[in-house]
Amino acid sequence: MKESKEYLGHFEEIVLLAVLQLGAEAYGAKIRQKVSEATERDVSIGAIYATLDRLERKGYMGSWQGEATRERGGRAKRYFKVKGAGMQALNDTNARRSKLTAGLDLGFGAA
Amino acid sequence: MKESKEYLGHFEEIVLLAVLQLGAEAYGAKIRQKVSEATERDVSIGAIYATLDRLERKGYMGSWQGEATRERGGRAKRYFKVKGAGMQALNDTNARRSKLTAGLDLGFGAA
DNA sequence: TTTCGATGTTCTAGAATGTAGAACATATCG
DNA sequence: CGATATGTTCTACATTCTAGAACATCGAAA
Repeated sequence: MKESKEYLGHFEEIVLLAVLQLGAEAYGAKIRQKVSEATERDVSIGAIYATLDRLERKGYMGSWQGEATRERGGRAKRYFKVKGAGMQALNDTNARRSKLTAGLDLGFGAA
Repeated sequence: MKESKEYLGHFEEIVLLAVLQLGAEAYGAKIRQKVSEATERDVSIGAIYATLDRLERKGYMGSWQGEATRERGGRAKRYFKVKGAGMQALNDTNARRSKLTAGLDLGFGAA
C-alpha cells in the first residue's frame, strides 16, 4: 500500500473551515452555529466537539481555555485555531478533488 | 431537527466524480484506477465496490451488466452511471463547502 | 449562601462510512 | 481440461459522523 498524504473526512473539512472563518471567535457554540448556517442543518453540539477533538488529536488544530469569567456567567470557553498542518490537509483535500472535477461540466467549475 | 438536503461522504464524492469522468468506461477496475490516480493512494477494490453499492442504494447511481464477452477473457463488467439525484447531491455538497470557503485566503480560491 | 438561569464542555452510544483483501465467477486459449 | 486474465462479491473491522444527556461553572436573584 502506497500511503502518502492525509486527507480530511467530510465533516472534518466543514468544521476546519468554520474555525478558520471565525478567527478569534472560534469556540464550540459559535462553531456549531456557523456550521449549522452553512450546511442548513441542525448539527448537534456533540458532533462538533467530537470532530474538534479528533482534529486536534491529529495535530490539525490547537485549543486553549479562554478567560474563565468576563462579562456574564457561564463556563469558560475553549478556543480553537487551525494549525499549519490543518491548512496543509485542507489544501491536499482540495487538490485531490480538483483533479476529479477538472474538465467536468458541473456548474460550479473545476479550477 | 431540521433536515433538508442529502450530502455526500468524503469517499462517496470522490467515487461519484470518478464515475462522471470516466463516462462510458465507468466500471469497477477503471474506477479504482481513476480514484487511485487522483488521490495518489492505493485504494482497494473492495472500498470501491462498497461505496459504489451504497451510492446506488441511495439512488445516486445506476448500474448494469456489460456485454458478457467481447475481445478477450474475463468476467462481464458492471457499468455505472451517475443519476440526476447524484448530480444534485454533488452540487449540494459543493454548495455548502463554498459557503465556508467564501472570503477565505486558501490559495485555491473560494468561488 | 443557596438556588436558579445562562453558557459551555464532556461523555456515552450507536449508525453510517471508509477500507482491505480473500473468495468467487467467468471467459479465452493452449 | 487447466492455466491465466479480468472482474465482482463477501466478510470484517476501523474510523467518522451524529445525537443528546450529563456535567461544570459563573453571575445574580432571593
